[in-house]
Amino acid sequence: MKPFAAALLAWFDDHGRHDLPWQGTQDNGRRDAYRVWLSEIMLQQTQVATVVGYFERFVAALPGLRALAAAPEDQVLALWSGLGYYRRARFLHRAAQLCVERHGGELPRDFDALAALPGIGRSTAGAILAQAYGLRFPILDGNVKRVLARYHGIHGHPGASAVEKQLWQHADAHTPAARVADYTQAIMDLGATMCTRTRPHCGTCPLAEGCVARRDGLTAQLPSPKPAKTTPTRATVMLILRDTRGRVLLERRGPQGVWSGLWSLPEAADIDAAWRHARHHAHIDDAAQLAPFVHVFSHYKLRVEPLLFDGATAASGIADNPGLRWCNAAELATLGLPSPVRKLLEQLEGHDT
DNA sequence: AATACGTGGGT
DNA sequence: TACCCAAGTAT
Repeated sequence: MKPFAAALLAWFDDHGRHDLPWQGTQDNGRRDAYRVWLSEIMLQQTQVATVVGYFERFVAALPGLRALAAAPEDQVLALWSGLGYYRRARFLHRAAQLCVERHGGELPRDFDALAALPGIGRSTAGAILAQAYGLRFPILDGNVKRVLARYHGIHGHPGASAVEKQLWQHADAHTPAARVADYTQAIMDLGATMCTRTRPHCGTCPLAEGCVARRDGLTAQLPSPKPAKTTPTRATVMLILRDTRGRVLLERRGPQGVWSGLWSLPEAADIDAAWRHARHHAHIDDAAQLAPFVHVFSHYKLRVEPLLFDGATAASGIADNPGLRWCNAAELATLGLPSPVRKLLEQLEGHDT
């Protein structure tokens, strides 16, 4: 075996992570493809510590691919609620249904068929094939990019296509045919626990000997940072329409844009529009302005002004509109809600009534 | 190629 | 505080 992989695997045996909830093996010694797949999707742009709890709840509720395929979308989004990048959940759900239709209810073992499923790109397809089926495919996630950019002394931000192309070539060259599942986990573990973004542990790194960044004192400069961009701020008014039984009116968001498919509060462009909306739909004319807050997305900030309308009576049109529903506290748990909306409603629940 | 897409934690 | 960015993919 090539020295890079051999050193990494030797390190992994003693110092890698072997107890992650998606690492359990089946009777045949392989990792369950459904669990590997689910974990890989949840872990996209998301750290292990955040994912573990979501993963446990998800597999407890939907233990296999067919159960996922048959589940209502609201349940899938409820299980994803708070994890972010909700398109992942919708793609996951649709991919499960496609597997039932096209692949006998299993994930395909073929790279092209796998990568053709929604939400599965080159790296995720490689990770699934390597970890679940032991096939030799490289991965290139954020950890591997950091390790390889440092090891080979590659400048330029790893998202740039020319840089990424180089990194893929190195990733492929290092990937061994034997123990590819362990190797895949090993290089991610190294990136996550040793070759960390700040203050890497070069003194005990198994790859330190051949590492260009270590040799040249460039570990703080590599990988090159992404060019910074200023994010715009938008503003919205969120209407909390609450009826006499304490239920809150929720509105299902459309298929496009942020929080797509989630249940959220009705919104208005400004306070005046919010008033018109409340009077028309809920027959109320008394409101309380709650504390405004700013929610930060990856690409913009959203200033939210919550407006609480109490004592609403459901007006005609709301009851038979499938995109609107009155929810009590228990029902909120069964739906996917944006994180700040869930927090807002929980605060409300805790402070009065 | 550049942008949309969440959220929480680290510094 | 404000910024960076973490097991990326789709368009």
